[in-house]
Amino acid sequence: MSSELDVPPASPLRAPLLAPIRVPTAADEVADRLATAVALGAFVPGDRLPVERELAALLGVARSTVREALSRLRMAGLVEVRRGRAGGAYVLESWTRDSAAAVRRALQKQQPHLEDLLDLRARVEEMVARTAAERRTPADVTALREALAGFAQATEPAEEHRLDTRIHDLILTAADNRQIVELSRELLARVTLGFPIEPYRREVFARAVAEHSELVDAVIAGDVDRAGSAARSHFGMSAETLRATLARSYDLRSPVIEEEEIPWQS
Amino acid sequence: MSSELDVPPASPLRAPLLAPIRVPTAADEVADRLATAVALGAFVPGDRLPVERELAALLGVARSTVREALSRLRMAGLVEVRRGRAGGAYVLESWTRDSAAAVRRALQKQQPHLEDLLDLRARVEEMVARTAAERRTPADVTALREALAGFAQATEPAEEHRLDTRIHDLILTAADNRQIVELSRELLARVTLGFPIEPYRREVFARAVAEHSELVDAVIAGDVDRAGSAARSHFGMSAETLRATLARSYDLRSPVIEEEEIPWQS
DNA sequence: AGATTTGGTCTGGTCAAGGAACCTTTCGGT
DNA sequence: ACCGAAAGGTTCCTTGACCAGACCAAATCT
Repeated sequence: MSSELDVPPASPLRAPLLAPIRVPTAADEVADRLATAVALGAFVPGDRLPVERELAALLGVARSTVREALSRLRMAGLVEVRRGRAGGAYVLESWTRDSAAAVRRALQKQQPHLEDLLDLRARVEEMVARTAAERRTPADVTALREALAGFAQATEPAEEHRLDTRIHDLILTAADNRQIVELSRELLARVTLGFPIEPYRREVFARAVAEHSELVDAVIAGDVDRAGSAARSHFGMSAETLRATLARSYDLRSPVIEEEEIPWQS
Repeated sequence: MSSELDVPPASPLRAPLLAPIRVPTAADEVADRLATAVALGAFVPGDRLPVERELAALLGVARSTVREALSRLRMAGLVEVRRGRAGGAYVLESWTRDSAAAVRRALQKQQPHLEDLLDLRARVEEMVARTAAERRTPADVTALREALAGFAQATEPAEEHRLDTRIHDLILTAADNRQIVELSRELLARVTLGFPIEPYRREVFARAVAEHSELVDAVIAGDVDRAGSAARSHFGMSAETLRATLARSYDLRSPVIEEEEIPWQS
């Protein structure tokens, strides 16, 4: 017999490190990248992704792999694939709304970690703001002032969103650390993918302007603490919006369907 | 319509998302996990890793894959593999010193990102400390007091290291967020893997005790700002040690050998 | 109408990984 | 001193993902 126990009390430090390994396939990675690109707004609704052959070349994989990934995005309701000369994968105008089912499925997986994830993101944003306030250069200051002025005067929702993104990008840039940029991007993508982007609503906009202004001012002034708390309260707003989306999606919840997996994530 | 230009000037947001994909193999992942486990101190020099068949079962991979990974660890000088009844992969007593060559090779890859990585880690540690100060429970406080008392009285280097790790774990626990725990662990591993753990040196110990004390006190007191700055300055010490190791390894640097890869990574 | 672009399909080849059986070495106990 | 158990070492076969390329079919632009 195999004696009694080999790794009996499953050391708390070792256990998580010896957990089963999941090996992502190339198709997983591609689907993830593309979904992330859409979530981050690199491709907005109506945009066409690069054609399959080009994606394959850019990503360094075979076309069959790209096709596999695109097929998942299609099934997840993120893109629509058209054939023929002007064909390709087009980001759906309505992916923020039509993918409710996908959202619910994603939620059932992510939900236990969701609050932790939102909390982490809030704290990372705080950290980013503090760092930016510490390091901003005159060039950063100039760019931030410009972007903020533009944001306050924006009229189109698309323009608002673009400048919102721009402001956050500038603050990230001011933090002057590639690793921080990557971390922030990844968290944004993870949060956004769980919850399709909520379009700006009117009542939210005024508050967004005020909060952006406070945040940018603090960063410009180099006031670390103020920048940090501004970032946290600003992100609090986003988190609230997401929680509201979550609550709404629960109302629609059908008897928990145990489907295999989220379509575009292995 | 999409009109004239599609993706001509390589949009700054899109470009990084469409960069070539690297698909890690299962053996990569296993080697990484095991190296991480050693780096984090889950297995200290002299320990034996679980036997191959058990590792395969725990990690959910084939034994051949485990063997491939172990072979890389062996070549990297991290473990020694013994055969026969009491055989297995034993963590080398001297992996912190003997793997100088591996270190140098690792450095040549990581160096451009190194400063950013150290900076990020310092800031994440600050964030963790602030969060812990905000959320610590009475149970956390009790455990921290105990661990700190033990640390101050430690005599064996191994004991010091164990309690050091324990204090950091307790602070992480107090932050009460799994996502934060994962982030912190990953950063610790990434930093540590590039630079084998530097054994405590005498002159450093007194300072470590003082700094730990300050950090723990601040967390217990719930003083967010003080906890944050204590964490930052404490990590500054570790960072300095690492930089010193780095500088020393540069002295030994031979004419840059363009070897394929780090043995235990890809 | 015809050429071109672009998705859709099929085929064959490669390689990592899984899975299982079997050999060899070493240690511990009777 | 032996024998058996517990390890690592080796081999062989199968499977599935991926790559590479050729070719088909549809849509659109000129």
